[in-house]
Amino acid sequence: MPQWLDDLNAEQRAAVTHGGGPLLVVAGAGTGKTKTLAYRVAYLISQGVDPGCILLLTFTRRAAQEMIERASTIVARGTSTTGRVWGGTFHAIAHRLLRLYADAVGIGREFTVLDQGDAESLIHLIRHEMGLHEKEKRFPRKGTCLAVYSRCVNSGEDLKHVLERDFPWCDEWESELRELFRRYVVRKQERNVLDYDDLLLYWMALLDRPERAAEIGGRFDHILVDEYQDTNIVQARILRGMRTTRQDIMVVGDDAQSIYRFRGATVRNMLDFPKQFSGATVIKLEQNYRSVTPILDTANLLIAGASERYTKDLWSERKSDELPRLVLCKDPSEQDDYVIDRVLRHYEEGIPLRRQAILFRASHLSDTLEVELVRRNIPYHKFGGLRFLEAAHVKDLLAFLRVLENPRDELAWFRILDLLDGVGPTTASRIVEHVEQAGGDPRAVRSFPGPPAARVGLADLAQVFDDVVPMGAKNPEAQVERIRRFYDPIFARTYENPAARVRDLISLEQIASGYRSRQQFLADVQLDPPTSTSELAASPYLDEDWLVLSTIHSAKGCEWDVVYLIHAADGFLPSDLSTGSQEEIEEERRLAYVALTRAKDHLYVTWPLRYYHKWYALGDGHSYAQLCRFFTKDVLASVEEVALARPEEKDDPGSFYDPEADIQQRMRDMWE
DNA sequence: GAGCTCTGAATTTTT
DNA sequence: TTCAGAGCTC
Repeated sequence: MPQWLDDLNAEQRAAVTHGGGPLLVVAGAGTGKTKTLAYRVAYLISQGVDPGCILLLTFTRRAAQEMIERASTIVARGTSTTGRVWGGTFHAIAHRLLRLYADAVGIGREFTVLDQGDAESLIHLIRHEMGLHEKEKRFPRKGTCLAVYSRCVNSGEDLKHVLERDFPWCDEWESELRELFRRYVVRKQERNVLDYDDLLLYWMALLDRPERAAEIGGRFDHILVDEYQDTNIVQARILRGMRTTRQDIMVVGDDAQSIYRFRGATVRNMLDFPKQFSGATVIKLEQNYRSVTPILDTANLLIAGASERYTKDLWSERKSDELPRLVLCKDPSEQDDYVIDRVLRHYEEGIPLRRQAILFRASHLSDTLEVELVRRNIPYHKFGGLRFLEAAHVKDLLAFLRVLENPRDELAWFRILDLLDGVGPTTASRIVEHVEQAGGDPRAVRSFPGPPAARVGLADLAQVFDDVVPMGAKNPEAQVERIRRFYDPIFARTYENPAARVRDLISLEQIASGYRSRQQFLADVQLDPPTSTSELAASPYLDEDWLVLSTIHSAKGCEWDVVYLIHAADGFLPSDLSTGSQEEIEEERRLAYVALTRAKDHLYVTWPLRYYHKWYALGDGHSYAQLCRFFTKDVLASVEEVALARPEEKDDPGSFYDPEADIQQRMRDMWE
């Protein structure tokens, strides 16, 4: 037995050295889940398993890379063979396999991927073609349509059922939606494009035939899956399909941290694992190495209120006298001041900014805070919310590469052609058709008999293709460079502040320089985009250290010395949009739990009493909030309450005002 | 048919 | 505030 196994506790070691057959590891927050997976990889390799026959499925590419790197330092054999491990997200692995097996499912090898925005645009296009936008009653918006579609395919449920339960306001459009989705699927096939869901669906379809399932599954001796509580039915079926000949599969998850129901994730996958893989061993990890006891107590109390619970409470040996603080602020601006003040104090005490994180439910909830951070010249990095890939200029640039890769990708074409003067939707459609008839060579735009106003633009565009097409599928950096020479001037007059955005283009070119294959570059950028760097309010001296701002979703799997959960007011956490059903509320509770359990040493939960409304002002333009409902009496008993604002300051009950809560607060205040 | 301007509506989480 | 869509003008 390798000596490094001594680094593990008994349960972790049992998981790492598990002999064969299916294994479910129920791992609470901070119990060394990542460590266990990394050691498992290292252990398998040390036992002679070929690294190229290990499949490690994680939630982000970064998570996979970190585990593999960690494994490689453990094995430390001089030669790093761990790089051959197949690691990545379900989507990225699906992409890789589909490049190999595209023929088997009838898709062209040069397929391109539609991100969510593209998928919505395609829905929008078809919706127009069907005349649905002309109906007297408003048809669901494109984003809603795609959400319904995605929900259906990811849950394997019928449209009717999904509409009734999750989208009741769209119920009356069932037949139109069905037709829309039918055309959407046909259109994607005609255009040789796959959306995110298709990557999983085609992977699943690939495993339909037993002999193919045996071959593809047979590539991997061992399959390891992280964050199993956030997988959906399709992903579970894929795993079963991948394990028809061997049963070596290890899944790790925590049902208390399932927060992706909106994407079809279901904890049933975890609960049913022993049924789906007979003879499964179950190991529980319950010792938390991350948080100090008071933080864990509060988190345990909060999750104890859940209506359904499967794992036991976590325990920790890390003592502390400091209770988590629940801070009532007068308004969001006081909340910002308080949080920044604390951040700086901890910084003075020696905790770097990057060991501190500010968490929130929705991306926009950090807006005012960001303004304040910029004003005070405090560097930060924001995770979640609007990302790199969603920025219009980034998508523009990628559209060129997509067209080169797959000339049938009409959405990419429309994006490019829309940039040209004198070209609108109609001309764009004709150009796409023209190129297709000319055999799909993008250079054919030159011979398109366009309107005079579009001549110059089209000629310049043709010149780009003349230069880039001969480069083939290699050297994406040079291709990006050539495209930028064409695109930069257009970009400069299209966008308000090109200076802020040009950094994105530069970093895109830099990222491209790390790739030899255009296809791989596109796939990585599209399936696991880097977080935006443009929000970085960097000062040259503090560049290596920055404060972390993150949505709770994006904070999954991370930990910090100090965590600030802001806007812990009902309506924001839980979000008003997610309180329709008990299941949704329960997921919001788990979200709160995830936020609290990110903290190692210090935890602050803040909420503003008063919110100002910038538009469609209610009454005098502000309203009063209530504390997040998950902080019940029991939970409050475990924290230190700090009131910067006094409830007496309320001068107007406002629309969110709850008289009962106010009276309780006053009763407590009488004795302070 | 392109492109501008005005109006009205809505506003989570992400691969 | 921002975005999508309708309607108007060149």
